Amino acid sequence: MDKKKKKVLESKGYRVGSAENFLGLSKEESEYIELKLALSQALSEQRKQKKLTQIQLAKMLNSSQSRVAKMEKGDPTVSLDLLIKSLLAVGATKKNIAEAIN
Amino acid sequence: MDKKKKKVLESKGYRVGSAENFLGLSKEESEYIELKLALSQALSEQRKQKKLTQIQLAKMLNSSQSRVAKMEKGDPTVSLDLLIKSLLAVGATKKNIAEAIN
DNA sequence: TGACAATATGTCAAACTTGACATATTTTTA
DNA sequence: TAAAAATATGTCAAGTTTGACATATTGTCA
Repeated sequence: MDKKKKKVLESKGYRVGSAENFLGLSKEESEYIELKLALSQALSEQRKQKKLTQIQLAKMLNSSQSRVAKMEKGDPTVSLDLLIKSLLAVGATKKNIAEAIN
Repeated sequence: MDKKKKKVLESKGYRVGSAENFLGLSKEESEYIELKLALSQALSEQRKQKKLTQIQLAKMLNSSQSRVAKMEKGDPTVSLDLLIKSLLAVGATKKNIAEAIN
């Protein structure tokens, strides 16, 4: 795969497997990352729509500002579970989530 | 909330919070569980559609039969990450996933 | 039926994710 | 501008999820 692209992802903390095709990540890897970024974005948008700061959102989620920042950045230490629970907590519906994913 | 319902969920290993309304789980809790079960079902269906046993699927995922069984049952020790990575690995598209969620 | 295959359940050490904290960087506002 | 507010980044102990294994239960079919 593209060495540069791989380095960028690895520098962000992603572990990139070895079975990827030469244009980039394996289909599954890239779909997974895309999906995660889509949810990150959705969370960021929902928060802004509700005029909340990361600190305010963190309190609603019993979490911390730093973790909210990581969620919105799609940090590799953030799970889909956390993203989805957060989206639901902030008022997003299953429909919203399904739309974000597509 | 309904004591019986709560016991059933807790017996399955779910930790049920205390801020729920009296008809059931909080909206977020139940939406999260619904969503997870929907993905579990989707994985089970994809596997059967492809005529795979849990052992065969487990090999494709570098996992084990017992974990596949837990995935398909929506066991609380199974993360959305694992479910979604598995769905992608078995050939489901983002579209499939979005549809399963709704 | 009985035996064989498939699926389910319980447990655990290793790996991963978490909120929290400290601190850095960026953005907003007076 | 400079100070304040908001967001980002690094680290870590505690909590959660993982594949693997053993074993139990359920399904299939001769």
